[in-house]
Amino acid sequence: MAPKSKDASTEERIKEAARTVFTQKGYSATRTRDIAEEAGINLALLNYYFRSKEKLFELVMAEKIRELFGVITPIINDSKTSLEEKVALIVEAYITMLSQNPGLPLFVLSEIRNNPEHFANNLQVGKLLTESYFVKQLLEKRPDVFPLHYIVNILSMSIFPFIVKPVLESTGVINAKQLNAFTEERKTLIVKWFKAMIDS
Amino acid sequence: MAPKSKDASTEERIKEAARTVFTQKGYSATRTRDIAEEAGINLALLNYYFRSKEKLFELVMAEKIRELFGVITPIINDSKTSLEEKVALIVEAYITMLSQNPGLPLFVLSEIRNNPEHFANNLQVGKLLTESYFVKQLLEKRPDVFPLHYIVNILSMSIFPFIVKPVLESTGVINAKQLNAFTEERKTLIVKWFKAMIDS
DNA sequence: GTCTATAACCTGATAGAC
DNA sequence: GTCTATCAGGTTATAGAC
Repeated sequence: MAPKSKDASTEERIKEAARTVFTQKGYSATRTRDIAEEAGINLALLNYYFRSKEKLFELVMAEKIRELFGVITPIINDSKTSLEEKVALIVEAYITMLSQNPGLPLFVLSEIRNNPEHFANNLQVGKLLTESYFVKQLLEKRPDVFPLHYIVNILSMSIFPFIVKPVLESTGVINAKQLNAFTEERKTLIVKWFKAMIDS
Repeated sequence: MAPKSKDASTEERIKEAARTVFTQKGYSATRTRDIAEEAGINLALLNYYFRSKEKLFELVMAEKIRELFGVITPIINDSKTSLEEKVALIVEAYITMLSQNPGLPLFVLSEIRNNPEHFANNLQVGKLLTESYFVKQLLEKRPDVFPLHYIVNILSMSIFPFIVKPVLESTGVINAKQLNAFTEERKTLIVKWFKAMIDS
């Protein structure tokens, strides 16, 4: 990702720290001093490299949006895979990715809520949800059901456990390790459930 | 809710404004000036009635947590309703309530993420997810599946559309009115899907 | 109870030495 | 490139007049 020298350059250290802190606390609750401390550098260096808190945030945010929505993009418009194959691929991709980055959905969704207009340019995501090959296949199978229902179901069943992770953990229902096993198990279950759903 | 005089007292006006602004922007992004303006009162009155921003927030937050989790409490431990009846009641209750308060889940979940330890006392919620009558019924029907899977499915399919509402709207996939019809339609669909799931 | 004015503090950003 | 010191602006909270 960094075509720089050998190890983590100062610039990359700051960016990485920003990823961590922003994702954990959100834009407003994050102080530039938090990022500087996390990166182990001086506060002034943040502005030297990135000009402002907002500029650094936008960099991280754009990256996180690509991470979150980029997962389905290549899968959903593939004309060579079947409906069920797509579902299996989407579920596998999301759960694997979110296991490494559990805070991602809550972060992105919160920030979009706080600043919807700033995100409005990304209407390419909308097209995927209304005009993709996946939608066409859903309609062929079930012309009587609005396809967004199934898309929401697949995404919700895959992503929701990570969104409520803080609740599950702080209430002692499940710990981080158990949650990992739990979501791993869901990879096959959701595909099975989807089949049952779409045939019902 | 307010056993006060006739109309909205100043105290209640401030609390109501706090509900609105905190829910919309979260704790950190909210300035006490925003609340004062929304309430149409002077900034100093906020501190006169509630001492501090944090104190006011805790009041609102406790209320919102009760709103969000209180929905299932009476349903989930009722020994007189069947499994499927419970599912129908949960879905109905959540979708109806969230249609009136769409920002609630994202708000509560974000704030819990930002401050998990502060929320740790609410482990009563955990008991509902692991020891309720509902869990017992799920286990009777499907002893081979970890019951939390089904609970997550029902909650996710009901709540997730409201969590991604800002995305659906800002990408032009669906507008507020359409989302309402969409979630309304899901009330019966989710129950149907649940039956298919648990029998598969 | 409600307001104005201001204190006390915090945060983002920069100047300037090294 | 990196640091220390500090400024400028904004935010919470309070003092004190009415």
